[in-house]
Amino acid sequence: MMEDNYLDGLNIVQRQAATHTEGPVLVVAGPGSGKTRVLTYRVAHLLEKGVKPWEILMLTFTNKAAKEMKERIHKVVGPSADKVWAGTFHSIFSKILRVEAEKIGYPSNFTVYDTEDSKGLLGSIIKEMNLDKQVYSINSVLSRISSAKSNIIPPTRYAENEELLQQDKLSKRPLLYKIYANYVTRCKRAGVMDFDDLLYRLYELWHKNPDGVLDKYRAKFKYVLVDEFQDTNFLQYKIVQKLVKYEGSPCNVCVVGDDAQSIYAFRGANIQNILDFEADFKTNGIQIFKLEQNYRSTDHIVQAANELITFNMRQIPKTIRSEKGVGQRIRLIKALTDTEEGKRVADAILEQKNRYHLGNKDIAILFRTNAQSRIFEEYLRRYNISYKLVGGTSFYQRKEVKDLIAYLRLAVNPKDEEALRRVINHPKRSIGDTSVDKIAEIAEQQQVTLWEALPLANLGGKTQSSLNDFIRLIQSFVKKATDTNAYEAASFVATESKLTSLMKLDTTPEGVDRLDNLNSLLDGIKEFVESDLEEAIEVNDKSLASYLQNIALVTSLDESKSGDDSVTLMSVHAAKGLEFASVFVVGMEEDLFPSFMSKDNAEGLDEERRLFYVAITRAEAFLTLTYAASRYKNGKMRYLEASRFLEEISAAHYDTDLALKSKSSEIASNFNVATPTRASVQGNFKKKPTSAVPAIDPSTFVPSPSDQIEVGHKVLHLIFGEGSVKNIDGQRDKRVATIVFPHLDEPEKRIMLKFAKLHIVEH
DNA sequence: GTTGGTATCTGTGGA
DNA sequence: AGATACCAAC
Repeated sequence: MMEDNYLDGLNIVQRQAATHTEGPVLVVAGPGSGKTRVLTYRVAHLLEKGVKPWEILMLTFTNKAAKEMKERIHKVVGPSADKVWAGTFHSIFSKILRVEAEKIGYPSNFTVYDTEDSKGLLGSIIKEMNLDKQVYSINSVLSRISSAKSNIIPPTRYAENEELLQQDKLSKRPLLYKIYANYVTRCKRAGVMDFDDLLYRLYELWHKNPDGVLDKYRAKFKYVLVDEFQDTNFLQYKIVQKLVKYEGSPCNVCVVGDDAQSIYAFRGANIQNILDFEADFKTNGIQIFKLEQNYRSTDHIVQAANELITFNMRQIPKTIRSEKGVGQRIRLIKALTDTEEGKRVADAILEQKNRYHLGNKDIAILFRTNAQSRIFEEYLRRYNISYKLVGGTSFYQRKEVKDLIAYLRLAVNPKDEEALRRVINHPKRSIGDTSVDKIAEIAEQQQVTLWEALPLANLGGKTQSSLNDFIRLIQSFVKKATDTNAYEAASFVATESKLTSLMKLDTTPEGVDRLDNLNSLLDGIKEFVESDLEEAIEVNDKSLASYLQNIALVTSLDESKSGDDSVTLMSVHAAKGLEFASVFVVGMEEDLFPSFMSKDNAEGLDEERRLFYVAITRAEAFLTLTYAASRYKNGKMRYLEASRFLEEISAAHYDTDLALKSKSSEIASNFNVATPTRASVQGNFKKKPTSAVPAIDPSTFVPSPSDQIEVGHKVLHLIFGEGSVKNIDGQRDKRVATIVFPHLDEPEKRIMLKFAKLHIVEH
């Protein structure tokens, strides 16, 4: 065997986690602890043991992660790696549903709605129900529906659930349950699944188990692995459970996650899953492995992250240790404006490149919101530093691309209402809103789709003949899509829809760009048709339907090409799982990071803190945090305070020049400044900010030695004010105190005594 | 129905 | 700042 060979690179715990293949396994893996290695070698080990690749199911959160994992397994075991079922929850389930959809009343060529489509449909429904769109805002309705699906509550049960109905009444949206029911009916009638449906309908399929379909998949997937388990929602967890937990099951399921890196609660992810997993599989002999050794970052970074996360309430206790020595301290840059922030970051990048011989690809700029990228792009361009922007608007989300795709979607499934609405009057053919409204009304009366209502419409005159032309046009597309391959069909659609000729009329630079994009889309389809790279788990189907399925779940993250030497610009969310020698986390300001949206509740704030934790733990050697005192927002200059998170890392980890001399007073004073603007803008529904505690003058504050602090002491904290020590756990310099600050919204804080600045008021 | 103008509002993350 | 909403004139 070559086992010793490929397992050599693992430490003891990693090796145990990788080779303990039978029965349920939970791997709690801190940042940089070799989680991906463990998963890779675990799969390699299974294959070495003779498990067939198609018996292994590995679920990840991004296509990128899945692809990377496959490539790494390939390196160890060769081409059999390609036949492992590895992909995102959404893409794997979508593949299964293509095969099984008819068992639950969907066509096998169902359309996938993206968020924009879902919002469009909800907009129509709200309008048709004559509801106030201010009150029934699409975003809140959609998130409500999404969360119902993620918690496996179908419309019928929603309508009977007193608690949910009460919540909707309180938020002045008592009819939400009806919108939900309508939305689900309309999706199903149109042969459409939204992102949540890809999970929900698979659950439904397995739950109803027609023709023993569940047993088929239980028998097929003998080993199940889930990456980033902390980001799964209830529904995803239940699906995994359906697959592996049943009478007589070997429960060969391995989940890997880090509660401290859970950053998708906004999408319904539930950290509780990771805690429940342990309880749920206790009787099946669950094994838990904790990877606490950090191989990525130097000690100041690791310790700063450790300190930061103790400010959160719930967590699995673990101590991450660095392997790489003390390293550099964190550098803090305060700029006066957002523009200056951009310049100083570009300056610092130049300096680091010269001083430490870093390549562009070793450097990343991470921000909380994608909108922040522009200034950095400008300065990097000006300094001639090559960069790549990851995320943002995907190619497939550009207007002109979506337009053609809408026609293609119609060609495959003319019942697709959102696609129909998008193109029925584009290019202009005099079928305007009033006509569409009339057709929609007929559709509603007859309980049919828009497409089926088209021939029933009686619009008269020019509009009617133009409508008839449109119907014939789409029918010809449908025929083409069934008769020919994706490329032939798409070329036909592009010309016959007149989209190309319309675009050729626009000779502005932007117009030329748009035409280019359209042609790249067609090139992409051609490539799809001509590619022989038959992926193991895919049928070699070159139809338009197959192409659309392929691109439905492609995100902007998947499009960035690697290999070139560029500075990476991306959101913190997008950076999860990645690492860079030097990381700049920019925009460290209150209301930006933490985001103002998340500040009114403790969970939201904790999630932002975990997000910041993810951000700083991306750095291997150099970490720079920047903030600006003012920046433009909605066309207006706004003044900002430094982020509270900066204070939650002790001064010991900041660069001495900047930190010890000026930092503590500078940041602390930023904290306690009154902010009348924020209070008055948001005062009507936000609680008072937690930072509104009695101000303490940092220059006269004298911390007591940490080893003198004991349970029962009354202490003074620079930021939190007065509190009493409730409990202390850990030994010596790892002691963590639970301190109650009664005047705070979240009175209980866990503070690492080694770094805390606490003054004993009373023994 | 279309076009082109002005007023108004919005305010994260991403499969 | 940028998108969307709304309105008046063709």
